[in-house]
Amino acid sequence: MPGNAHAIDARPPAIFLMGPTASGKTALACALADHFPVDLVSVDSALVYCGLDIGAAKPDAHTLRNYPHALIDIRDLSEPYSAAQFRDDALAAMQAIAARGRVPLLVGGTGLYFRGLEHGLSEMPSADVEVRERLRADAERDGWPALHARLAQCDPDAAARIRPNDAQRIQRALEVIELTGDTLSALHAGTRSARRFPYRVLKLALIPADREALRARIAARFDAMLAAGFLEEVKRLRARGDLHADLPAIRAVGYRQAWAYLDGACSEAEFRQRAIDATRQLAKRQTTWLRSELDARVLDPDERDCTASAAAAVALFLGMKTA
RNA sequence: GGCCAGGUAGCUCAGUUGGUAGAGCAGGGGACUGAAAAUCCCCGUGUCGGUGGUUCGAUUCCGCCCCUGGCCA
Repeated sequence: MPGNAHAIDARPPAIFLMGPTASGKTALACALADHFPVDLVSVDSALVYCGLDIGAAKPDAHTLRNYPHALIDIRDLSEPYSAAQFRDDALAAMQAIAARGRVPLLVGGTGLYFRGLEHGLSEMPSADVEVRERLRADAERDGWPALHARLAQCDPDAAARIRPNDAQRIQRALEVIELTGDTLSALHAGTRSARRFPYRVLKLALIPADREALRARIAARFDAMLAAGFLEEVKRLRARGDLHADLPAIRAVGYRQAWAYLDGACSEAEFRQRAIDATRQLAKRQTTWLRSELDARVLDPDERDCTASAAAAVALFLGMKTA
């Protein structure tokens, strides 16, 4: 190795604690907060919504009081949020934390948010309700494969990457062309917003080795949510009158299934099973993101010394004695 | 006890006019740039209930047995 491999990295430290749902992220984050000068930032596309509580496994009020998390309850359910918005918010929160001499600890399970934060996002327009509505109407008439064919005309590279049935991405690619006159591929090829992430990062990935145990935990946790009044929570949201099943917030795991059940789409037993299945599938997709984080320190939450290992890694990273 | 309907993939079922079988769901793997807890892609060997018989060949036809529903006693 050349000598400069050991050049000092002057960037301030930050910690990423990533893991699938029900892997024990919150408990570990709080345990670390007890021993290190860290302040928490949530990295979770559902916890940003004020009103998604029980079903989203949001830390309870008592926990949030003792361990404040930035970026929880910052949006109304009717307002869409986005990865780009998250990036701006997270960078601001991290800067505020660093400014008071503390270390940001980002904890959550939203893979795209972590990646967008660290590696940046290309310069692109945000969502446009009118354009999306028009594209959706076209698709209803002609089918998404027809729009995919249209995309192939203007942006062959994007069309090659995106499947003919991937409505969401086809819509986005066509939207970008309409709004900018430029293709998604061209914009992606341009500079990402972050040339270099302004923090040196310790990544901790909580990955349960025993999938069965995680699956059991998810089922037990869902039953606990039901006992804690999850359905009443959803009924209150429905009573607002301005929310509907297509909103990003209402599509969240558990809420989507509860909404359908309260619409009379299935029995309560089916609702329970579908919600649990959807949560397990979410955990699987979250784990897929983590496996590609090759520079992460992998921890198994079911191992006895998990918390101690995490603490040791953090102590080393921060140049402190183990607490 | 009698009659009827079923027993096929973890679950619900389809199918083979006799040439050892396939969907949905579940499950596994993957992708992922302003909806991401979203959206999408790939992956199907299982004594076709058991046992005899007919047949070159039975999961498929026939007999008996076992099991599960339903009806009648």
